[in-house]
Amino acid sequence: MTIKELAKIAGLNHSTVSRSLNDSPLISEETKKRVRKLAEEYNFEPNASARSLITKRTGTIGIIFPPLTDKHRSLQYLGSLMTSLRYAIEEAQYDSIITFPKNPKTGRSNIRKLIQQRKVDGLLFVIQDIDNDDWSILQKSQLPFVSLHFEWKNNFVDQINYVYSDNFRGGYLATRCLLDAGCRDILCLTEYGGILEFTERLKGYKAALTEEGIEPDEDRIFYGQCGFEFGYNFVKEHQDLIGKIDGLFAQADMTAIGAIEAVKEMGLRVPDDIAVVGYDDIDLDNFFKPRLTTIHQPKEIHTEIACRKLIELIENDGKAEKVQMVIEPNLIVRESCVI
Amino acid sequence: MTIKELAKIAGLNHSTVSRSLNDSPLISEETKKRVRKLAEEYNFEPNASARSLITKRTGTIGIIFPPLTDKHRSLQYLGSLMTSLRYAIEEAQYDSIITFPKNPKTGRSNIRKLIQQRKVDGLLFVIQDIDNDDWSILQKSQLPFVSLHFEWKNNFVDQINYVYSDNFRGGYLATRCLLDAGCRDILCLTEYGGILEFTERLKGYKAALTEEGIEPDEDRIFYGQCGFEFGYNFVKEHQDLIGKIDGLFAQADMTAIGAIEAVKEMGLRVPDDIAVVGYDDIDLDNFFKPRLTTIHQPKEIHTEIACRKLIELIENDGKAEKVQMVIEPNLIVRESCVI
DNA sequence: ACAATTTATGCACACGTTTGCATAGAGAGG
DNA sequence: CCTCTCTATGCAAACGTGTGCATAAATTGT
Repeated sequence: MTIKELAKIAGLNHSTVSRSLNDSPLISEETKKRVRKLAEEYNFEPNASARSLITKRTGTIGIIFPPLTDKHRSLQYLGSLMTSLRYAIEEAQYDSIITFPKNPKTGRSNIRKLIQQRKVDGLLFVIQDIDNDDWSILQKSQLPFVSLHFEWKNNFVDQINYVYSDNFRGGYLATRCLLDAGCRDILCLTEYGGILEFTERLKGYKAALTEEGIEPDEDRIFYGQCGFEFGYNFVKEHQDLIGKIDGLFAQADMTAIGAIEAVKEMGLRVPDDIAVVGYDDIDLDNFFKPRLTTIHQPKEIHTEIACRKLIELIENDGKAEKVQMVIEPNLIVRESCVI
Repeated sequence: MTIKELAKIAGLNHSTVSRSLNDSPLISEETKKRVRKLAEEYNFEPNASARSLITKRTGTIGIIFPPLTDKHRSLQYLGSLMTSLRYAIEEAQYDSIITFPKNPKTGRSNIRKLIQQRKVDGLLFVIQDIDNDDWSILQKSQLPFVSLHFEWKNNFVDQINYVYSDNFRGGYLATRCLLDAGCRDILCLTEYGGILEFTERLKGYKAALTEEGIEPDEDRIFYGQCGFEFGYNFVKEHQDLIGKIDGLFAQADMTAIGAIEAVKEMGLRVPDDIAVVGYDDIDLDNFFKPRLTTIHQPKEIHTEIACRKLIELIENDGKAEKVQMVIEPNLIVRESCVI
């Protein structure tokens, strides 16, 4: 069913039908009502391709989202982030086209396709960073976009819209909590790969120690892939070390939980022998014993702000105040580290 | 940059350029090469809307996917299912448009919009079931679609394509394992709401008991929301009962892990005092102590088959043999229940 | 050298919308 | 009664592709 067919049924020109359905003030209320009724009756819906060809709007938003795997530390966090993202976009009556940063077949960046072929109205990035090629495509396209969750460090970062949480502050708060609980020898489990998210937390960790007059010690920092496995195996393989320290900052809750599990198996007590603080505030923290003290990032707020801004940009032809927001995370004190 | 502009630069008619880029045999290799080079140089990419208007293909696949929340038992499972789904679709050079079953704003079904407005080439359902309205839309549209993961029970189920795993069999295998380990009084923790996925597992549980000559007892079946919390709290609140039984079948790994945690706190041993079997085979099973015996559903195979079939249907105009596959899950024996 | 065939390109229309402009009809003011 | 304004509708072009058909150019066969 096309608009022309519907027009024939209504005995009207298709342009009149088009205007009626788009509630143009040019059309009399009477015919509008009649047309709407017929459209309903015949189940007419306008073809999005044809419409976007002329309006220059597709009503779609491209989301660049990394693969989520069970092994990775961030499944819980990123999974619910994706859900709230989709919610916010559907709420605003847009459709989401989701792609990986790179096409698994061609290995090439997907954003060029999204912009030039699909003509998405805007982009939401939930990735570590983008390279210069992608940046130049973005810039040429003049398309509105927002980077969500990850902090980018490149030479154009001051020109873009972003919302992420303050990982330095989070690392600081976590370590501060351990210090306040009386710990003096604090281990840090972090992720390798130079990911800004983690290196910032590490800086916060060091800053808190320095503030307390404790010299940060590289031998107290360990790198791995931040899942349960890393925390568990690490403790198992470093039992001597674990016996000596009194605090542990794991930069992901699953790592913290893995570590605690192994510590318990060693016969040590948490938090009495070793206090532990994690990062992410996943649901499991509330139930796993001892309940995990952690850093909470208000992700619903992140996505809410990012989506609102993106849609404002889209609907004002790119004219809107920039959003460059670094959101303060907060410490949630439970049982694994009590001040 | 449009194809006409590129044609002007090349000194050719736009139709020649179009054919060149689509590798038509009508065009000489020489001009093809020249056109491709220019397209590369000027960064030309064809407008998907315009193309689909004429070809009747949008190159998009609609995915109907439920919200994922941290609280829900299926985050681990469905999160990685979504990832492998996206992989398979991008591999086949399609784009994914992902929506919830119902629009959170309008409350109306999204599939009509996907079909009639977006003109997706096919649909992938990862939802419990669809209602009659949606079914009638689907049927009228003649659009190819596959239902993945969830078993549907409605009066048209024999006409559709589906791939899901045999939950009856999984429930049977899990219970069989407990029986073989010597258990005689086996508790079952399942999900409320009449979700087929769980009721089938429950049937399998009962069938295994009956086979062994044990009368299934409704007082041994408990309903809740299958996350860590349910398992943990259940055990805490039913300590007398837990003292009496010798086996536990939790229909989700997180529930099993929660239950084990509480059982350990009671001072009982797993599997010596109570053997436990879960469902899903999430990564954590390998590390949480005791390592969890569980049921594995080969989800990569599910998605692979479903996507392949959908794309075959799309590319053969709906003409392809139906796929109606119920995949056998398998038991993975670890430490929490040993035969 | 000429007709027949093959090869390569151009022309024009189609897809289903939206929208600027023209126009017919109704009503108002003189 | 005539002109002017206003309202409601129709007409036609446009968006950027793909494709059937016509045709010009090149090649082949005699």
